[in-house]
Amino acid sequence: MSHTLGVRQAQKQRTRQALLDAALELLEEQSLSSLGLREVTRAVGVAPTAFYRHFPSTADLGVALVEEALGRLHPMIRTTVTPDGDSGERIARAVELIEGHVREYPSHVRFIARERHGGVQPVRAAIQEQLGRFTEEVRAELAKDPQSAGWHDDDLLMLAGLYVDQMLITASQFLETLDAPDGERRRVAETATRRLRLISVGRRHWTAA
Amino acid sequence: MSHTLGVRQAQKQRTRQALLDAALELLEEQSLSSLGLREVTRAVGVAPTAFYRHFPSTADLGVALVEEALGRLHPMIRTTVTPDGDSGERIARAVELIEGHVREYPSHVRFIARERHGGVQPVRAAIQEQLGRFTEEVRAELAKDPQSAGWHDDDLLMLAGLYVDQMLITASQFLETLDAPDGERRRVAETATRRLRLISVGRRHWTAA
DNA sequence: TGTACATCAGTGAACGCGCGTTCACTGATGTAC
DNA sequence: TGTACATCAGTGAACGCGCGTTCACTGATGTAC
Repeated sequence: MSHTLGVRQAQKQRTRQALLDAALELLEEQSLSSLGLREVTRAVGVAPTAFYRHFPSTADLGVALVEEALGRLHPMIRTTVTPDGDSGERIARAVELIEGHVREYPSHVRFIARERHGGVQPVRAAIQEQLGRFTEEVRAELAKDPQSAGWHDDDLLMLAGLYVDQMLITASQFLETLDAPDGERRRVAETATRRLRLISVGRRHWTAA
Repeated sequence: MSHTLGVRQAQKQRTRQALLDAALELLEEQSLSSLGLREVTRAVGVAPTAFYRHFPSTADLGVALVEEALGRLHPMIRTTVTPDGDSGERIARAVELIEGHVREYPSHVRFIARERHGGVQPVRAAIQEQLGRFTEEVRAELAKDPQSAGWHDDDLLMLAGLYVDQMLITASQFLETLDAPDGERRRVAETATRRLRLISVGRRHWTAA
């Protein structure tokens, strides 16, 4: 696989990435449904018409951003739920992992939180699809846990969905503390930890109906 | 208080409400940050300039919509969490109440889900403020429950937040089933019920740290 | 009850502006021989 | 290695259009006497 891209292809990729980066930054302060193609190309420094060489519309760019934001997150999701260490350790690890991810990719997290219920249907669909895959992966990981012995598959899926939703909620709460004093961030981490602990207690005492 | 509005005031109120209604409908398929003032006035059938007699900008109209969507929901929230009947009954009642509300006010629910993380800061702030009040009210209601004996106030607030977030998640899931076959709606109700049941189990076995 | 004046919700023309999209183009890169 | 042609990412002018905002206005409603 030593297939090097030609100069032309490489340059095209670079422009495409510049468009994605510029759009993501502009989306810090507006929704995709109000993002203009000319805004994006202006920010990159190319002609408006260059946009069409990469995306048919801003909606398609949005779908590409979903891929960028969530596509590479699957391995991390697995690790988060993997049944290593005791419950308290796992919870602490998960919360730290979420906090770290929000610190590293705040714009991606904001974009997903914003467009999950946003005004652009194909983007909502793309996000929903990725989150559905996350949920399925978490379910598969939970199934390996000896604690899940005797659980119905429905209940595992319910629990997996609960975890995925909590991850998103926690991420979006961390997002709001990025420009806030450390105390607020610790409070969010603390509350997220307690929520997961309560879910964990419920899980331990769950009895299949 | 038999203070009747003058004809002029009454007419103004009617136009204002027509603007709100038209905006809400337009927001079914786009975000507030892309909603145009002219779109709204066109839908109502008044001149664009009439908009300014009621709102300085679409952002302010958005804040008014938050008030309309969430302001009158406080009594209902209380009822949902009130400790009457056994746990199973309370959960069933809560899920039905949410489903009924989504059926009755789908546009309001969509608006809140969409703009909670949307691109218009004052609207986000207004939603956050209302949800914060909900959480506090749920906490107060939970505190009355004998089951909460010995609970730290922090933990009650954590639990209240968990409930409020679950309500929103469940509402937005019901929203997606409005045009779907009944089976999907029942599946959402079923999963929401199980989630609440798991939280309820966790609550029952919770031990203050 | 009638009159004279004040208020103000809604009007309509006008403005400058940025939008998305089309089109024919250019010139560097790629390819065939 | 060199040449002749094909490809195609990015250009720049042009278009028609709807936008938010301003302004002076109108005429029904409200108020004072």
